[in-house]
Amino acid sequence: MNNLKDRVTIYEVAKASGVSLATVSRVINKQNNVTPETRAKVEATIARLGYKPSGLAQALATNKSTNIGIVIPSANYVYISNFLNGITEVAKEKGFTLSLFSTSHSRDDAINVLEKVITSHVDGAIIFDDELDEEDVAKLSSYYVPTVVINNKVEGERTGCVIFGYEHNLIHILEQYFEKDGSKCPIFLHVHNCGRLLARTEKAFVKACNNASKEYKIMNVDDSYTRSYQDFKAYFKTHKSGYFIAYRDSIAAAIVNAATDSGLNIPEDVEVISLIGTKYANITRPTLSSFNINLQEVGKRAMYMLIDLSNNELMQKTYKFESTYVKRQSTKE
Amino acid sequence: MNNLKDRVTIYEVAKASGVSLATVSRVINKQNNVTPETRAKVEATIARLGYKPSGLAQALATNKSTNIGIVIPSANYVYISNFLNGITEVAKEKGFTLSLFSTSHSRDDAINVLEKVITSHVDGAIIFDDELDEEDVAKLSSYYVPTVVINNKVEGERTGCVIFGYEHNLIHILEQYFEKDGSKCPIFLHVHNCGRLLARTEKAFVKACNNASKEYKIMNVDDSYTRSYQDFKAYFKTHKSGYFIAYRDSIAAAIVNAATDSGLNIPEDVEVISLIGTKYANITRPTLSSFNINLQEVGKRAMYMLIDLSNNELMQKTYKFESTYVKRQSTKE
DNA sequence: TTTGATTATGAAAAAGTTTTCATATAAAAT
DNA sequence: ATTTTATATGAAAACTTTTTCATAATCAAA
Repeated sequence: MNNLKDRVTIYEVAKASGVSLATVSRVINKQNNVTPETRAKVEATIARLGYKPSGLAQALATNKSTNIGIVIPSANYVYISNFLNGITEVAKEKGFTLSLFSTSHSRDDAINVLEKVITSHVDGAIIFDDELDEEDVAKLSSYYVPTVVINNKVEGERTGCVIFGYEHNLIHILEQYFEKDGSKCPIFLHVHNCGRLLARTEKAFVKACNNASKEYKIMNVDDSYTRSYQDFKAYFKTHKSGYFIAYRDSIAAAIVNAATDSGLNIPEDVEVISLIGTKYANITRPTLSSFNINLQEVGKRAMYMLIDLSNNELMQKTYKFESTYVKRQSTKE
Repeated sequence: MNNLKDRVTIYEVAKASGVSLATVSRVINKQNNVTPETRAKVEATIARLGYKPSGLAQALATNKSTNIGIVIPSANYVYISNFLNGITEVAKEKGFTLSLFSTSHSRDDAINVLEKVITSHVDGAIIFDDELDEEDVAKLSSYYVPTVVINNKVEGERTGCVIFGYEHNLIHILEQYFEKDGSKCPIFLHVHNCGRLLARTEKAFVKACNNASKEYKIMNVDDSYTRSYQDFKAYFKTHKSGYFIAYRDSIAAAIVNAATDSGLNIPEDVEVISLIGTKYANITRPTLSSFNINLQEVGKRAMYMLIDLSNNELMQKTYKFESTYVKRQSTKE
């Protein structure tokens, strides 16, 4: 693990160029007050010796790491990938480096990760993880690390958040469904431990059904395509219809495939909506009606907010992304 | 950007505990030679002041950052997500932090990223990016950063690699196809700029066809589902069959959907194999026969190799992951 | 009780930068 | 020619740790 050994340092550059540390530092950082000749001379030795400044030492000396910590449950979700993609894009644009922390959906891990974020000396953090709550974020903030939180309304010093608008739209869609048809039982698919967003949406679902005095069902499903497919194959032996609200495309896909394979028609017998639509909503047959949020944009926004926050220039401390409903083939409307 | 301001340092802990820096350092690092009383006293002040050591300063002092740089083209691919997932898993297990660098498929960016990796003071790097070649890796290595490269055979100091075995299996599958049926024209879908793996596989494809004296086609396709779907809808107006080798599930899905929507039967008229099978191969209808490599395992293996490399204990410098062929509904065999 | 070995502690140097302040040089103004 | 101003440079402190070496304190052995 001794990768730094023998690294060429600013001392050697200074010595080899016959100038002082300060001068070398000035040319590295493209500052004024160094004659073209000196600059050229130093740059030549830098090139000759292959000198690269130590980011560590720079960060220590300047109190700035240009490094941002990203906390996610796992890289292994399409929407997290999109989110990361947005983040990397502006990170590159603005010259930040990213430190990736994953919590593996465990509260203990999440707390550990927070410690790591603090010791990591990041200039800021973006948290997209349901294990962490407002109090945890406050702790991070108490260590002077500006933080933006995704999918959780937080307030406080050095803190911003972006939240998702699903409830309103879901209620609207359900109202519309109840009004125009409403013949099938609305069924919300509850995935164990799937976090705040699903919980909030579930509440909205219940509310909409209650408002319309409609019977509804909450069904527990496994968060995997294969398992859900099997479960729904079994389910459709005895049930011949349903208006399903599914968390992810993969679950929605399990339903449409199981329904089709059970000889049911979509959307006549079975309707399905995926809450978190990704590009795969287009690939299944029939295609999946879904709520969409552009997670890449969310990532970009989060970065911009964080940068503003760091500069004490964040005006709007909470930013809401409304989901859009895309009707495809798995619903009538 | 001044998050470090007012951070409590080891000085303050030492002063408040009435001991020296060295002693505080010893208790932080759980070393011996400090009496239980002193240790308790120091730990108490650490807790009271909320002191967290600066990872930056530690890294500078010890020459170890416990930080590993990950270079990828973009987070936005399923197989990269899986790969990242494997990496984060062992990173957590072994106490490493990850720095994520994405090259956006650009050679210029990739070179920049390499510079950043060098200045970032990582303890090692894992490169999964086709823009970078052996020479670039050698440069990284010349800065004493141990590196493992994915999907490219490299040799040299402080370097390991894991490579993918597709060619052999593809050739085998094609031989089998030619022997048993071979009625449809084999068509390889070439995606512009899609890197080494595709290029190698294409060569293998051509070789297999030539060996069997079979006519074949190379077709250019767009690397997006929607675009490819349209293109294949058009294609199937005039062509009524084909034995397709597609790079990704999304392209394979575009073919099966377009074929189905054009009234063609799968696998009777059209057969499709996806080279990089993901969980989505199961979701399309018909399901996609595919070559699979467990990218999560690749990520884990890469990390283990890197750790061994850092400790000068890497015995096997190149590690090969053979793909497995999973026959599903989009092919006869 | 003295010697020797062991353990606990601290002072100071080191890691690789930036930055402040002072000084030396050059250029401009009188 | 002299003073003022601006520019270029360097010495040294700072950033926060770890680590080496020396010293002080404790304990066991003689």
